[in-house]
Amino acid sequence: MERELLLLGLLRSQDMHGYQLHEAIDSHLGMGVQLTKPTAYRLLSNMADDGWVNFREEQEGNRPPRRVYAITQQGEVAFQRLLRENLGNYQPSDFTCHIGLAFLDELSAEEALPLLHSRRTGMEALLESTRAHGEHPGSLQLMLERQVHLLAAELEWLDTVIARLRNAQHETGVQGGNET
Amino acid sequence: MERELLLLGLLRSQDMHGYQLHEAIDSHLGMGVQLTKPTAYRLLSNMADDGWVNFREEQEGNRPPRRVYAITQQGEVAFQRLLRENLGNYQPSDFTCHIGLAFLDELSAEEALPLLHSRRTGMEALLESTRAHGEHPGSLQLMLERQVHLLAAELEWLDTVIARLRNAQHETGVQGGNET
DNA sequence: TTCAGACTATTCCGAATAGACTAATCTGCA
DNA sequence: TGCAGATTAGTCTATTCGGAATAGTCTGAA
Repeated sequence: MERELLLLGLLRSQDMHGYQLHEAIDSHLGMGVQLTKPTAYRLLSNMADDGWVNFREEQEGNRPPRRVYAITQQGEVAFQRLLRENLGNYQPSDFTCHIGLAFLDELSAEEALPLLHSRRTGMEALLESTRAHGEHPGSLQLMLERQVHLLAAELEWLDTVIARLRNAQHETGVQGGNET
Repeated sequence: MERELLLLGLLRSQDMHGYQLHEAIDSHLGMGVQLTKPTAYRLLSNMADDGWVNFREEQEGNRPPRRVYAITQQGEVAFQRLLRENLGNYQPSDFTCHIGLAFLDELSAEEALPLLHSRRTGMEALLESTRAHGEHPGSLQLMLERQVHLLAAELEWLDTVIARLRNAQHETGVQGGNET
């Protein structure tokens, strides 16, 4: 329901067609929110079936007519409900994509360290690009702030892991290769 | 490919059948890793097609025969590759499920604060249960540690948001109801 | 002894998904 | 002015996903 909440929230500020909605999400929220075009269109069509939004066909020049969606009173009610639901309970985030960390001890420190450094570089790049994203209207700013805070925390944690690995490597004595 | 990495990683330590694998993931990693039973079975069957695992039919008592999977040499190669790939590049986490925060300013402080407190309670509960999860073999411990670190950071951030809202509420003067 | 409810183990099938595609218009530059 | 490449707008379809169903076994309590 989060994706519906997002679409409704955007439609509250302005009537929009599917492409426009997808663009708005893709450019402002980037890779942080997964909502592909076909999915956006399907959700809009579903919400129209549910009476949460309606649409008018609009034509500009010779271009094919497009469906401009607007939120309905029912949609507004749904938005208010979904917003309260979403804010009120915390969903733990999925860490499937970080599962490699669970097998870190399968690698020697010599192999693990460069990989973790590469990982660190990617995190820093993302942190910078999020910071550089600049001003955003209203609470979108809040989301970016949160992202920056979390990335900084994870970076900090990763540094402790790297430090520990370095120490372990040092204690054992630096052996040129990996012990087979 | 993360789910394949996880299954291969578990099979490296011990031959297992699908149900057992699903159980191991569900109980140890809880809600942090999404891998439903049908998906686990399908991934195993796909990996068998790819030659990453093989299986033997095993029967216990009158129970229907079950497929006990084992990792192959090819699977081990795949595991090593996937592990390095996964550790080396950082995937930004999806924050779709926190999108409500982007519309926080649509609510009055009077309405927002109790919701954020409820959210906070959920986060603290998760933090405690993660901390209480106790000792885990090898680097699984590392994953839990990471989870704790990130939850603590997000809790900290949420507290600043709550504090700001309280201040704003104070500045404006506490009006009993919501201005319509 | 039987029957309800829980557990083991897997599969089916409809729903959701997103990469690739279509098709039209605009843009700029040679 | 012509046309290559980018942009706008939306859809098709093959794949992926997971809730629910299936089918059998165990446990314990009445």
